[in-house]
Amino acid sequence: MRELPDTGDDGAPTRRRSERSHRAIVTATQELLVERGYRALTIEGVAARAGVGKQTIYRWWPSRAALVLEAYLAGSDEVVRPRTRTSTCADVRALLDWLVAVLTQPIGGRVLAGLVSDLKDDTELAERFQRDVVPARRQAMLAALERGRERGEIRADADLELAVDALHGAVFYRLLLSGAPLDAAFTKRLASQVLLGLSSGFVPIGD
Amino acid sequence: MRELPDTGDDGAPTRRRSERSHRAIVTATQELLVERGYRALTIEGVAARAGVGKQTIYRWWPSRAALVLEAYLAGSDEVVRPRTRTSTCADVRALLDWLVAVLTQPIGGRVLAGLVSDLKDDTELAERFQRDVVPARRQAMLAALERGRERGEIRADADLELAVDALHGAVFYRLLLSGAPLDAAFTKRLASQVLLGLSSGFVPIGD
Amino acid sequence: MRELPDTGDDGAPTRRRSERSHRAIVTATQELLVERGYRALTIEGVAARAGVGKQTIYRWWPSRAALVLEAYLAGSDEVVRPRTRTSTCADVRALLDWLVAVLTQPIGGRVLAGLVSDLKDDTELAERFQRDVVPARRQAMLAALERGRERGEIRADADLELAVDALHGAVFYRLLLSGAPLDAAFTKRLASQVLLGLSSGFVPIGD
Amino acid sequence: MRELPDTGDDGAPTRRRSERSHRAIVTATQELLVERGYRALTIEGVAARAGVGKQTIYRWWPSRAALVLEAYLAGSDEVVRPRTRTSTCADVRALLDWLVAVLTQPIGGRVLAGLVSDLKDDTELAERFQRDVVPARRQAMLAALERGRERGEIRADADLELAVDALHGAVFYRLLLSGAPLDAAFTKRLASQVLLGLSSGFVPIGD
DNA sequence: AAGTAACCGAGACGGTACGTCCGGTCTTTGG
DNA sequence: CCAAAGACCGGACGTACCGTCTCGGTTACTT
Repeated sequence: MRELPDTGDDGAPTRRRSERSHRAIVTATQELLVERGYRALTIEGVAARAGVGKQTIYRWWPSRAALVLEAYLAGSDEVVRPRTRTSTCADVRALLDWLVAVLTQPIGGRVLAGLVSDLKDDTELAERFQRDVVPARRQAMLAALERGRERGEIRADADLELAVDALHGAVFYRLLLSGAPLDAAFTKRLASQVLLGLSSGFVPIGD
Repeated sequence: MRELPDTGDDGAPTRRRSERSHRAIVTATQELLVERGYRALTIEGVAARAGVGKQTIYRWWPSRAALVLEAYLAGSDEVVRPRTRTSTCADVRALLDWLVAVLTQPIGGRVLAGLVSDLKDDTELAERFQRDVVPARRQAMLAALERGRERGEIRADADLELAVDALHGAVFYRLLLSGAPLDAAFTKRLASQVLLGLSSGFVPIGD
Repeated sequence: MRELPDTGDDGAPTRRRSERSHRAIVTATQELLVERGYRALTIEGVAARAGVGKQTIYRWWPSRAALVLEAYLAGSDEVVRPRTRTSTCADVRALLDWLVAVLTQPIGGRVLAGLVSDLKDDTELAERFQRDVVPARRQAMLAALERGRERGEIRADADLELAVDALHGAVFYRLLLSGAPLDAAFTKRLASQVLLGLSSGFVPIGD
Repeated sequence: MRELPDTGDDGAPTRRRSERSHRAIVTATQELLVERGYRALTIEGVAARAGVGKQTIYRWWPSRAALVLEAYLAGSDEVVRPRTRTSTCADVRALLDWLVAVLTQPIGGRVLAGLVSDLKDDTELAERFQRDVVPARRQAMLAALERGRERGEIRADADLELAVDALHGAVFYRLLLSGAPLDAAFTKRLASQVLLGLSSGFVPIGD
């Protein structure tokens, strides 16, 4: 989110950010997000929990949302990405299951909903989110689909980006809006039905 | 949103809710949402704009989010729903375009993002949202797909609810998360690609 | 405080005040004064306790202070005035003890302090208080002193009104300001010392 | 009223109380007391007039009454205490005139009445008032009477504290309760009549 | 006996102030 | 110069009451 001080050769003593404070702040943010949720997270609360002055937070993060984004990213890598690669459909299903797992972690959906709300009022944050976070999540899925195309399972003219929109969109839609369950049955049917629309029509894709 | 007191024979009859204040509050909320957005909306601001005491708002709405939901719904019917019914694909496209139009209204996406964030902390509101708002939006799309199935354009065993998840999900995903454009090209390709996955394989769909 | 409807000969149908409500209001006021004190007394609280609409209170009393004054007076006659008349000094002491008893009743000092505070902002109430309440309390003391003068125990040119100011003033001063105890030793010494200043110098006073 | 944080060696060194804000708050309180009186004084009003956040007031004063007490004391020293010392009676009269002058200042009686009312509901404030304010006012009078006793004008066994109760009590009684005038004639007769009760009977005290 | 007008309970209304919380900035002191 | 501590101004929170204003329902007098 923010780089450590460059001890570059420009000779200036520059800033000496306390790594201890940095870690304490991010950790406190994660804990409070889990314990109380996004809405109840306050800078004062983070500062108190981290044993840090408020100014130290304001010095390094431009907004609460930026802090939460960093804490969120730092904590979301705990669920390991699947690496199966057996069939396109199996890969897609595994990736959907992984996405669901990430989003239903304690820190997952609730925080994401809060962030989504702040993106609408914070252009800079929105840019960073759409540049760093969104593509990172899409990439693995896109790669799986491209492998499917190379194997001939997926039509050459299929719009794979659009397919990721539909796959991920359906997951987020249930998570954030409809409240419908995010279970294995859902991901299984979602994967097969969307892949049907991408299939070359000759090679069967089913599971 | 909130019913008038039941004129049942149990309670004493007393002064009723002022419809004038009710309207003024909802209107003020809509105006302030357009002018300043969800984040900057305060109960005090609404009360001042509406020329109303704060208590009058707290008396009838349990939370800011509930008020916003009512204002949102009261103002979202301005875009008229399409009634085409020429072909399944055309219908789906028209409904997607309608959804996009509704969501890109001045009051649309920004407010929705805010609401979505509050749903995570307000169970009662979430229930109402998922009972009243979500199905209302899905229904027309579902009906269009069912007509397609009756005509034989769509497989009998296709999961239509899932298809709506994918269609609407893709739209909301772009609106709230990826920031990708919501244009006519998008809705066109989305409709045809998803419908391909639902097609019976014999009757061609799409244009 | 407020007269009942005069069924005068002016022919007007006039008002028909509910005596039941009147009593309920005064009683509720007294109870709440004892339970919570002057500061915590609210019109809404009285109305709720009395099972009465707020308007019924506002219709008959111009202010909270006026209501409290009525409730105070209605409840302060429970301590019976002494009628001794043995000696001037004994009479004065008895009357001081009576005053102290009245003021240390549960409803006494705390309410008086509150009223005193409101007199400064409510001219009409102040007038009524100084016309009805104050002289009623002074009268018995003044009569006792006048009897002393007639007997020759008190100088003919002594300022008896001033003496009452000093006697009562000392009591209220301890009650409201200094917090010093209002016990029998105090009243005894106060009576004899003040009476010394009034004595004719020939006839001994005091015990 | 409130001490600055102890610069003991236990606590961390940090930002101290702003003397600028302190003064602004006290001054604003005094002005508003004069302009509108005790009843109309609100914390919000003081904060607005002083250009200060409400929290800054709540941080340093536990109640409105405590703030008023400080403002009252800070402003009551404008009338200089007399230092005559000619005769006991003249001294007493001068001190009574001084007390009357202090209490009839614009900020005087109205504020005192309000404070008196709050003392009944605020034990801590009452203690401070009775420890700091009351004795300060009594002391000069007591000293004058003691000088009189040393000179032989006042009986050795006279209760001087009680005499101050009577002298001051009469003044406050007129101010707060009876509304009778506080003029020079009053103080003159009060002084001489009370002193008569204290006199040794041999040395004349009159003026 | 019906009409009617004031009174009643209930409580919604536009407001004001409460005391608290937090945002974002500023100041102090020490490392 | 950074960091902790936390005071500062500002502003919104949700609550409590204010005094006024409808509402039917009730009651006691008039007609």
